[in-house]
Amino acid sequence: MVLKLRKNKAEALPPLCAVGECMALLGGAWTPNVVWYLSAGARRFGELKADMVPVSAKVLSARLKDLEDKGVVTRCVMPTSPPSVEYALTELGAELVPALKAIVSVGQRLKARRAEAA
Amino acid sequence: MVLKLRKNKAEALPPLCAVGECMALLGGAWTPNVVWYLSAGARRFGELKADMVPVSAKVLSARLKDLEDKGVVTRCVMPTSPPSVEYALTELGAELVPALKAIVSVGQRLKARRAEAA
DNA sequence: TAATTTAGTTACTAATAGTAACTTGATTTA
DNA sequence: TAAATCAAGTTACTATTAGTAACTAAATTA
Repeated sequence: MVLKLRKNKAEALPPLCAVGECMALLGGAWTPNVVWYLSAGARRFGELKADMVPVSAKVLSARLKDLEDKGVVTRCVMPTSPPSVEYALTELGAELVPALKAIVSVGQRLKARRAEAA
Repeated sequence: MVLKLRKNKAEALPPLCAVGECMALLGGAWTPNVVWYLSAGARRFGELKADMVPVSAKVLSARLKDLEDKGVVTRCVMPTSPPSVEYALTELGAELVPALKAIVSVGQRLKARRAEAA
């Protein structure tokens, strides 16, 4: 491909409301789950994948890469064998936790309600 | 189209963690924004669209339809001329508001930080 | 030597979102 | 009386994102 005339990217930034500001970090499939599970401490790729059945390796690795790029998580290759990779929240990531707690708390209420209805 | 043999829909429900339970209602582009703006009171289609620049009419109407189906918002055609349509949160919708407040509060901190960095 | 484990990637399809123009039935304006 | 405007969408088309399933690579254990 020959350079490619920039097209519809970042030409006009949308106005930043507070919802959007936070959802820019928390948006995308499985993102809230990743942050939530990491809020309990560092976790390896395979552990996260198991936590989040039925996420696929593809989406999980894409999400972790996005979050790393945005400064929400760190990625650390551990000198084990076979080598394993640990992900953890950064300080920025930790700031998202209160939002996650609120989401989980609402989720628990909904879930309880659904259980009692059944 | 001739009936269409059901394909990859609801064959195996994913395990319901609390994050997923809440995000099932709050997921999808612009959904948190809709709930947030409606948390301040009923609002017409055009008002919401203006609140949420640069959402498109297509996505906004899809989102409102989804939310209505899920029991999060009500849709009420008003006898004005031209007829207008008012959307409002249901009780279920109102239960999502604490999560939105937490999201907005985190968003405001991020926004403030970004402002001071500039 | 073969199977297992960890952490992914790849190719392909399906679903979701974005863009821009169009619709319908009034009503206000020229 | 005709033209422009407004509300609330819809439509056709493209682009981006997510899901599925199979595959890779290096090291280790059986």
